[in-house]
This record gives sequence, C-alpha cells and structure tokens, in this order.
Amino acid sequence: MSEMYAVDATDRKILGQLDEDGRMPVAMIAHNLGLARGTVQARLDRMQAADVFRPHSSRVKPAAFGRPVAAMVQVELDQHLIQEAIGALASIPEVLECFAPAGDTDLLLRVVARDPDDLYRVSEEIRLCPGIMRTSTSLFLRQVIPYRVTGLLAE
Amino acid sequence: MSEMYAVDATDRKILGQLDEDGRMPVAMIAHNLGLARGTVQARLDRMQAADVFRPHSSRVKPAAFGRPVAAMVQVELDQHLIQEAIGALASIPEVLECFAPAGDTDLLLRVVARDPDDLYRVSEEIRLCPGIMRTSTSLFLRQVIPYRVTGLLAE
DNA sequence: GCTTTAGCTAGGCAATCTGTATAGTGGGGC
DNA sequence: GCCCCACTATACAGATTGCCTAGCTAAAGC
Repeated sequence: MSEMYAVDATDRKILGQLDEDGRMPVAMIAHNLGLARGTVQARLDRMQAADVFRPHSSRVKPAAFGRPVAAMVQVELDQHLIQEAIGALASIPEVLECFAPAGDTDLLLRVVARDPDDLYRVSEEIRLCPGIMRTSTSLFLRQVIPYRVTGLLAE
Repeated sequence: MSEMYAVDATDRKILGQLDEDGRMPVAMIAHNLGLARGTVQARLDRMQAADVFRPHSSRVKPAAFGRPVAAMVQVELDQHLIQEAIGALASIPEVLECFAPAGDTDLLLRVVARDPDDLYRVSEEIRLCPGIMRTSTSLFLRQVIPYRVTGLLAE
C-alpha cells in the first residue's frame, strides 16, 4: 500500500471551513483563516491531486437513495475464488463497501436496502456470487453515530 | 425516523456529473444533461436543504489524516448506561461511526488508527467509556471495495 | 371543464469568483 | 552563504454564481 499524502494543520483548517459551508469561496476561506487566496487554492489543488477525496457522491446519504435499511454481511468464501467473488460483489449496487478482516470471516460487507424484504433480496444476490460459501447478515437497527471525520479535523 | 427526501433520476444524473468532476460548473452540468441551468441550480439547492449530504469532510479518506489502520469494534454494554456510553464514544475522534445491530453485540464501532499500536490505544479508550463491559476488535487487513454509492446513482 | 400549483425553459444582469501569472519574502536544509 | 519551497500580495480577463422575470407544460384538485 503506497503512502498517502497526509493533510497538515492548514489543510485541516481549510477542510473545516468547507465543512461549515461546502460552497464557501476560496477567497472567503483564505480570509477566515488569515491566509492568502493562492495558498488555499494551492492546498485544495494539491489535496485533489493527491487523491485525498472520495467521489463527490459519497457525501450522499444512502437513505436519500431510498435505502434506509443498513446491514453488515459476513461472508465465508472459497479461498480459490476470492477475485471472482469480489468482482461479483462489486457489481451489486447495494454493496457499499467491503473489508477483509483478520479472523474467522473472510469478507465483511456493508450493504443497504429499501426495506427488510429488499435486504433479503440483496443477501440472496450476495449468496449467489461465485465462491460465496456462507453468509451471516446482521441488521443495523440504528446508526447511533453517523459517519464523521470531524474529530480528526480538529486535532 | 423521519422520511428523507428521495433523490430522483434527474438528481442522480446531476450527482453523476459532479462525480466526474466535483468542480464542474452548474451551467456545464445543465448542458451535459440537456437541462436548464436554473433547474440544476434548484435541484442542488433542494438537495442541500433536504439534508441529503453529509459534511464535506466525510469525503476525506481517513488515511489522509494519517489513520491508515481500520478496524471494527464490537461492544457489549450495560444497558442502563447506553446514553452515557454513546456520549463518551462520540468524543473519541477515531470512532468514525457507530451502529446498533440486531443480535448479540450491542454496538458496532468503526474505528481508525495510526498503526496497530495506536489501535490498541484507541481500543483502550473505548474500554474505558462508561457502560462498556466487553469489546472485541477485529482488524481490517484491507479495504477490498472502497466506499461508493456509484451503483445507486446509475439505477 | 377549469383553475391552481409545481417544475422546467430561456434569457438577462450585476457582482463575484476562478484560473493564472508575477514578484517579493522568509525559513529550512545543505 | 545559497538554494528551494511555501506563502504573500497583487493583477487581470473570463467564467460563474445568485437572482430575477416570463412563458410553457403537466399533473392535481374542485
């Protein structure tokens, strides 16, 4: 895994400003932070180029796509078919994310669905992927702390 | 949980354009989609107002904050102290997200850290939160499918 | 059938913002 | 001491935004 560009204190302050208003003009950010406009602009460009950001759409809450139901699916798979499994899973829109954890389960999927019934359909689709041997789905009753990086921003 | 504004096909197309270029001007989006500028502007404003978006900073990959290590922490807690526990957990920057799953575990935390050693420190902090009785941490060796909503966009 | 409402188109305007470039400054590394 | 890099300060043209008007269409309500 390649080393990723690490944002510094100034970058974090800039990002903090954008958090307050995602459309805040560069000049305003610079003014609020006591920086020159060029500096802010250069920082933003650098972060962009350094692949610090996820796609814009990742900001959209899944619920806004009509997928208010979230769940975690643990997958046990045939070790010979890992790549095939991942490829197939990646083609399921409701699979938002996939991790390979250390330990008993081979893959951990973050999935969403329209409703509990739809979740069943999605888990069926997952089960049908090549190499998938067993799955175990656990429904998320609630998102207690919504995704945030704010704390890391403040440091 | 209140019903959330659901993005429609047009909204999704607009978001798709922004995915290709997060700084694409509104006029360009409109042109690409064969819409009037005013329409695109109105849609974006509406989505903004409808709280469809997460904070801007949520786009920043945790690795860029110097937290390349990710893990999941299962928490079992004293049911009388749920609120206290959540409050304390929320004040830990490395806890990016927290779910309440149906089943044996009470809370599922998504955490990041600087390195394995730092992860230990974070899990210590979690253990020290009020109401936390037992924790079980599983390290993510790899993020096989990075977070994305692209599939839902395309529908 | 008629009216109302909501959303879209098309156009225009002023103020603002961006992209880009230049020159000068200060600190850090060698 | 010298070089390099990041930041400041400033400038300018062109593009973009925010806001507004007016007309059109389709769906909904009465």
